[in-house]
Amino acid sequence: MSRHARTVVYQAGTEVFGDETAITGYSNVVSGVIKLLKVLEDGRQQVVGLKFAPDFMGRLFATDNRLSAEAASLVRLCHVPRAVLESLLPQSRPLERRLMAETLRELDEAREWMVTLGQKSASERVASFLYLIGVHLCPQSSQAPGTIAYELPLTRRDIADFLGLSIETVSRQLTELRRLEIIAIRNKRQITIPDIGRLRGRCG
Amino acid sequence: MSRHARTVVYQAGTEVFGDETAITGYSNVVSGVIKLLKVLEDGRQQVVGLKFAPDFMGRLFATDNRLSAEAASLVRLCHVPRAVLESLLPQSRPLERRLMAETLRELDEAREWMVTLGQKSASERVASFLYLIGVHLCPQSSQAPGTIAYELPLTRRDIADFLGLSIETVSRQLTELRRLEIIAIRNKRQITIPDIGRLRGRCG
DNA sequence: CGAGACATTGAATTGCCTCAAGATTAGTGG
DNA sequence: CCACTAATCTTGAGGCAATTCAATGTCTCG
Repeated sequence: MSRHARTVVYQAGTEVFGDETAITGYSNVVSGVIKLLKVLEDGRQQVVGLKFAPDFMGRLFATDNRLSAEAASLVRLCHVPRAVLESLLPQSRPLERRLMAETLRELDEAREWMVTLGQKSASERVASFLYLIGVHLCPQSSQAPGTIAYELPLTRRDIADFLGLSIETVSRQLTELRRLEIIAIRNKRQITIPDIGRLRGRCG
Repeated sequence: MSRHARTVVYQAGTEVFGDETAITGYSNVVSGVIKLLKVLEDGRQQVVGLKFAPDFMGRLFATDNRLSAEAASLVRLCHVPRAVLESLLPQSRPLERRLMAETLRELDEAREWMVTLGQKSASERVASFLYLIGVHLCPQSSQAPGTIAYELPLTRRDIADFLGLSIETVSRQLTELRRLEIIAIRNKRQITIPDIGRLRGRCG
């Protein structure tokens, strides 16, 4: 498989693939963050998922994409053409299992986020978002309960579209979390979380 | 496989399986509607999916459920013990594919609903819900644009928990749709939709 | 017929949004 | 190095959609 794999780079803000376009292949995220989004006819848009390294992107047995994908930050992908992966599939049970496991994980994440969108307040949503990013960008945070820090891979607009809130509400909630010293922010994007447990406690 | 399958019946409101319990097997919905739900510690709950006949329920390679399931109406299930299906899997490529396809469909539905929860107004959500139920309970509605009618399988509370709204808001929006003669309601549960296209137009 | 669950309606409140004005940051060219 | 601009973000004021609280209405079933 690796013989046919190619590394592809996307600048922040560029489209990786469009809704209802043909599926060209399958990719692994090597670095950076990709947002998956769905848009309504009138322009409202919802970020329905985020992809971090080393997530897998693709869709077996389908020919068309059901959503669009955009690089949130600078992204490097390892891309395999559709035909290659599909020709390998019949021979490789483990590969098929890995794809199934990845899909189930995506489903879990989507449903988890449905709870956030349907039930949580603005402040709980923003806390849940910061926690989610922390878990993905600082995997060690799950065990060691110390300080973590990261650079936000999303703009305020992206965050708002992910959380189903307005930009202004996101900004106000971030300010409030900073006032409470649950987070610190430098240069809009640099987030420090001194106590991940305290943040977790505000996720609802 | 059919040798080991058993039909199981659940009364409306009873639990089919609980969150974080062991997976006992796999089932097909024969009739009725099942709601999948996630609850927060403080009791808020979100319906994260609905299962109609002939949907499949189960989770490969996992030992525990990640959510709970409850019969919304009287439900009949065709249940296969875990060990049976998993022993059949290595022999049956088509079965494995069917499970993968079902999981991908669930993922699509979840993401579609994220858009509803994140972006739509109360009136659009209620319209989207009535449309969704119509499509599932009256499959012919997709082609023929005539009148459709069905019995709502969910209580107002269930609907509210699915839509991320309060019961009262759901009720008010139903009343408004009735006033506009987009739907008719008899006995709280009997819904008639004279023109599914008009309803579709209010889904956002 | 009466009790209890479920649903509707109304009135008041509130959380988030919209609109509008500044502040901050990054990038550009003199 | 320092304006200058454009983009992004923050903050404030006011409005509105959805919630909460409370009361009334409707259906089901003993």
